[in-house]
Amino acid sequence: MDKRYDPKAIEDAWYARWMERGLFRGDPARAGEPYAVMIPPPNVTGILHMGHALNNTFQDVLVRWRRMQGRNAVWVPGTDHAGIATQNVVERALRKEGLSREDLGREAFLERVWAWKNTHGDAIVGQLKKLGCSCDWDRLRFTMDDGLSEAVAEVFVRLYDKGLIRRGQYIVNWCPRCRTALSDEESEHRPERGRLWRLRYPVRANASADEGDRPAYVVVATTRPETMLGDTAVAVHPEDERYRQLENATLTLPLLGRELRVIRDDFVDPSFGTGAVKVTPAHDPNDFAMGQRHELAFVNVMNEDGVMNEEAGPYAGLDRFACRKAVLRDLEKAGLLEGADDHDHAVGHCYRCDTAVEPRLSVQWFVSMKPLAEPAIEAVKSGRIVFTPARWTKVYLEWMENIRDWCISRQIWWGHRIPVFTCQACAHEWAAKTTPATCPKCGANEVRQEEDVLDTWFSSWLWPFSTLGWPAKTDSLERYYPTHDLVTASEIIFFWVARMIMAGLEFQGDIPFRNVYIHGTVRDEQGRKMSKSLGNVIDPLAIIETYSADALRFSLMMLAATGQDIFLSNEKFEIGRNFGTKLWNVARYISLHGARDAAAGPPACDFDPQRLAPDDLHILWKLGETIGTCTENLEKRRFSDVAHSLYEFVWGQFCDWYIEYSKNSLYGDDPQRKNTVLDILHYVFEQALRLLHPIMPFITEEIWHAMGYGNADQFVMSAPWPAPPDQETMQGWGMNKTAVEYVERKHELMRAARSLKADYGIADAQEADYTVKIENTPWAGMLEADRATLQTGLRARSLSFLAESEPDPVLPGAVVRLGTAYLSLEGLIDLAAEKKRLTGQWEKVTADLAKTNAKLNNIAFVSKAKPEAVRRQETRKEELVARQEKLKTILETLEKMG
RNA sequence: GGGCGAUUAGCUCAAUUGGCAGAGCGCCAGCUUUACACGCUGGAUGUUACAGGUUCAAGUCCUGUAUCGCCCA
Repeated sequence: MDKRYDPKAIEDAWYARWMERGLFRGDPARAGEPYAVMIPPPNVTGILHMGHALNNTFQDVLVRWRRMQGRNAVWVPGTDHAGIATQNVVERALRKEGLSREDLGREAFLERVWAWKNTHGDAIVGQLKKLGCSCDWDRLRFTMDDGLSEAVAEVFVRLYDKGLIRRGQYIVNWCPRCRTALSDEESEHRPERGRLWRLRYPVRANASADEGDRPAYVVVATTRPETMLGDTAVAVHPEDERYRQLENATLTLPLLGRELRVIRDDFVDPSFGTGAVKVTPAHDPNDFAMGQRHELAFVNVMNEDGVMNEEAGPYAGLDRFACRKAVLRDLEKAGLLEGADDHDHAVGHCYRCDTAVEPRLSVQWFVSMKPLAEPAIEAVKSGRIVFTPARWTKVYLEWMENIRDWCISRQIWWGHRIPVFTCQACAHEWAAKTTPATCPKCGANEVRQEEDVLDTWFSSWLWPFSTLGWPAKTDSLERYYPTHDLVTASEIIFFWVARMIMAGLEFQGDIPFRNVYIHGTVRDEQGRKMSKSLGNVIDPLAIIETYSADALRFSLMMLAATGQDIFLSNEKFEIGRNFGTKLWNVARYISLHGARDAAAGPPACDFDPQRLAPDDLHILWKLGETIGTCTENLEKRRFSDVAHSLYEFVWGQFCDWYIEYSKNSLYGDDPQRKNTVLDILHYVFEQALRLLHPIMPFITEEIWHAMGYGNADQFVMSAPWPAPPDQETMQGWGMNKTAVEYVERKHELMRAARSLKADYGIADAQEADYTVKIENTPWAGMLEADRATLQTGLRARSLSFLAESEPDPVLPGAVVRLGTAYLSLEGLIDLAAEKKRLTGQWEKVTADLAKTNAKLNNIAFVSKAKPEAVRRQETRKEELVARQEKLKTILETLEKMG
């Protein structure tokens, strides 16, 4: 093996081999309990960012793990057509040529978009491969491909025929830049520093009575003064006495002179502002509702591009923000602007282009969501679908229980055109999956299709079954639906997760997935979201280039505490890189001492109990524990715990202790011992590689082959997921808790002895003489038997054991459970310093003992605490007493010395 | 305005059922040790945001306060 690990040389090669062997393929005909994951389809315009890297690493870990468990696993990949975003990209390119989409016309424009999609579109697919994603690429789907388009049409027609889709005039979120309606979810609210202007609306002279009491004007407050041009009323609360005298009065709309009614409506909050509000039914959702209740006129003053129209009178042709300035200026001139206050308020922004959304009256298509929501609520409440972390359940239910109709029409060209047709002859309207030549009612051949297209999410919500061939009843659909895990970020619970659940239940008659894992957002070191405009993005491909895909994946898994946002910097990826290097060097060390023949198959675990030393048993025990916790934590989706326990096992146990321990045998001259240790090294390491494979697929595959754990036709990727050793196997090894516990205590002794060395300023590499006083316990014999490895591990020139007495002359000592380790420093010992050091320890022990005693003497504790907790305190007390006694002995000896 | 989350070592975060507060990075000291300096050995670092409460026992449960973040209106 090369001295240095070069990921670039091997990652692409292994990926190609896995592909070549069809290892990612999900075959419905194959045996095994199915396991299916659907990728959250990235935008076809997208390039891989750190959020994708995180999201897809989770999925790949799950899929690879389940595949190793023998499940019939499939991970279906694909992209979505991202209507507005993609259209924007192509329009921007056109603009550089001085063209608009209207110049090209619908058909030619769509050709351009497809051409763009085919050349640049699937960049992200190649990037997912770089990351190591084991998707079944034969199943790659696109929301605009034929099959998925058919599913969209089928669903639309079904909902239309059921009466759940309707067209209507409503206030929608309008993006004046994209010139389309947006759903509520696509309008992102953000607090903005604004002004609340107070406008004076003059009261009209009127023939009726009480004119003398009437004020000259009513003051209304607004954050969007330009909308006053569309006002058709002023509203006050029905019980607001301040405005009693305005009964039957009318007002004059400043600047335009329109006559305004004064209406009384519960909606008005009398405590806000002056208690009187202007009503603009065509430009505000609440005003729209009032407009309907009071039969007001709906005056739309704005064009679709945010420029004022002829209804705005003299302001026609001005952009909405220029109009705002002009209106304020003119009101001021007329003495009708009373004042303004600073006012923070939430403003909707287009989630695609960030333009401030304009609430605007227009005709759109809507889906009635309430009937769809009911079974979807039930599916989560009953626990058939489980959210992890659980708190998202509440967020989901909250939204579902207050669900509003979904605006699905978009005034763009790139997308699924709404399959609704109108007969020009008889005005019959119907929905159909394919374009009809004639009207089914009157037979006329003048049929016109709707111009608008559907919201992209109207195709994504079908993803879990449309990708499997729905509406056809395919084998894949039969086998893999419902799928198992959906992995996504919280941002799209409403957009996507909730809607998929509704669609799955409505159209496929079953939930789309069983578990929803919601992970956090990737942020920079300061906790800011990564964005191009902030310039704080970390490009996963650059990280792969510098550190390797495995390093990227492992680091992300280490850092990704369940559901928490993760804070990244370039340096964080050193965790994974360093760990990869460590693995590589372990492999080199082991293979240096004994390469394996791939023909022999993976290392077996049929060890001869006669030949196993406590350290062998200890590492086997730790391996079993690690297998158990990894499996359990994968089941609980505690990814960072999986990574942490593997890191701790490989580095903290295997490398720091067992490898070090093995050197004595491997460099020694007992061939039998050498073989046993090699067998253990290979067995444990091979198992560890399997456990690591889902997180670090490339390096594990490379090492697995380099070590000779399999031939060219075998892969760690396809190796069975390890199971903790069963009772029988453990008995076969002669596994016993005494040996395991002994090794733990031996490590404690070694650490204390080394620490002693450091305390006395002796370099670790410098050899020293040790004396160990062993307590007369079952461990004593084991320790004697371990003399050689202990001596190596401590870099001891000599090591002597004492049973009864303390060493003479007095030496610096360290007290541990196995006994006391003494560093032989004749003549060099500083009595005063040593006395002080040990007295400090004695005081600490005495204080701890006092605390423990206090607990045990507390009747309430002994009677009420769990017996287990009491027993733990008793054990602790015994240990503390023993330690205290040992310290006392040394201190007494020191005392005698001087 | 309503809801959710966070607040633990210098930084980023763990701590499962309430039972001795841990890891990585950084820091300090030492080390060309026969796999690895992307390493090894040792070390220092805590009023668990604050104020109460429940409990034999609270980082963990309850109430309130403060600060930050997110979602919804």
